[in-house]
Amino acid sequence: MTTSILEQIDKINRQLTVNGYKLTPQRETTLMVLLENEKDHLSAEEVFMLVRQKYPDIGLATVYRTLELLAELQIVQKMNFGDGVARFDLRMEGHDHMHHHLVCKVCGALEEIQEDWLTDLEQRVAQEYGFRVTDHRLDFMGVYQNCKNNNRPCKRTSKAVS
Amino acid sequence: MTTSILEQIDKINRQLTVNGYKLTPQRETTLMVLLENEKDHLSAEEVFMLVRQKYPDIGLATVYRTLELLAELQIVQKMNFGDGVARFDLRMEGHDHMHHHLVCKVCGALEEIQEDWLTDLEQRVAQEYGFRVTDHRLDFMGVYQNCKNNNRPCKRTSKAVS
DNA sequence: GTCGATGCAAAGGGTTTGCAAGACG
DNA sequence: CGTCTTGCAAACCCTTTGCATCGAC
Repeated sequence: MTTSILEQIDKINRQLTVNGYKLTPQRETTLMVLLENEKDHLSAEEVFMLVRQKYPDIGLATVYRTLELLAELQIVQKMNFGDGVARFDLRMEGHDHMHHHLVCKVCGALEEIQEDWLTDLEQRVAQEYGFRVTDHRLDFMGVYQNCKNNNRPCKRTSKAVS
Repeated sequence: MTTSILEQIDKINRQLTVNGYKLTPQRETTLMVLLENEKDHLSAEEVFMLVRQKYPDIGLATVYRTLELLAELQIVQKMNFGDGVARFDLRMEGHDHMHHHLVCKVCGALEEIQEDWLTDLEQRVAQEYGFRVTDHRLDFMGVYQNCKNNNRPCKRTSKAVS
């Protein structure tokens, strides 16, 4: 938010260059889509369809390869909500390690909690289990109390389990 | 622990009957395998191979259908650690809602934490987000401090991401 | 030119489904 | 018989890969 999309693309461009990769038009367009849909947990196919609106000749494989590359460089995070497709999120501005999810079992809405509630537990894991945490995942499944009223966004109906 | 395998199968049998399903030999054998490998997070293929040792004529599709049925009845929990396969856990004796995971990125070991650390956070979710939690998922990714010494079990090497 | 990146189509791997046959009341 | 269940094979879906081509230094 404090940095513009162009600045962010520029920063990622440097990350790519440092690692010996190029920012091709296809990759740039993919990044634009990811930046414009931050926190939307797009699937590869969804990213593909959005990218194709801006760059019609792109191939699905390129999108997959780009997303895999960005995940390797920790620029995007690959996630799995159990609905059979991988989903991808930008990890800009350091809020990589600190968001959790609420998944409504009735309407399928998926909300993000933009806080890190787990620092205490991670210390506990380190002490009690000798395990140094580098990342975590916390999802709550349940129902919005006012879900039937539909005054919460319903992005998709997933068959997600766990 | 306090109940024998046969008692548990009997209990599940009743759950099946109530819902109009039968406990066929194939289903019973699948349940035996799941009970004998509780907390092992078996994949469908792994369950299949273990069941076939006891019941060689079973088909893979039957195992898939059985696991899906058991998941529907909340007898097993379907999980996904991002390695491309669904994994299944018995949910007996009420410890369904209270286990978390440690996933070692080096050796791939997967350990369970048999406590529920999230009751406080679930209250917070209810109050701050109007969201009634029915289930949750908490995984920590990281490294065992003594992992290189291999004195922790290493069940599998997964390409799990998040 | 060289080497990485791309598009296409084919292959891959896990899971689901259609269908005829079987089990059992 | 009727209904649920099974095994097999084919279909399905998402994802990856092989390969010839393209593009930028």
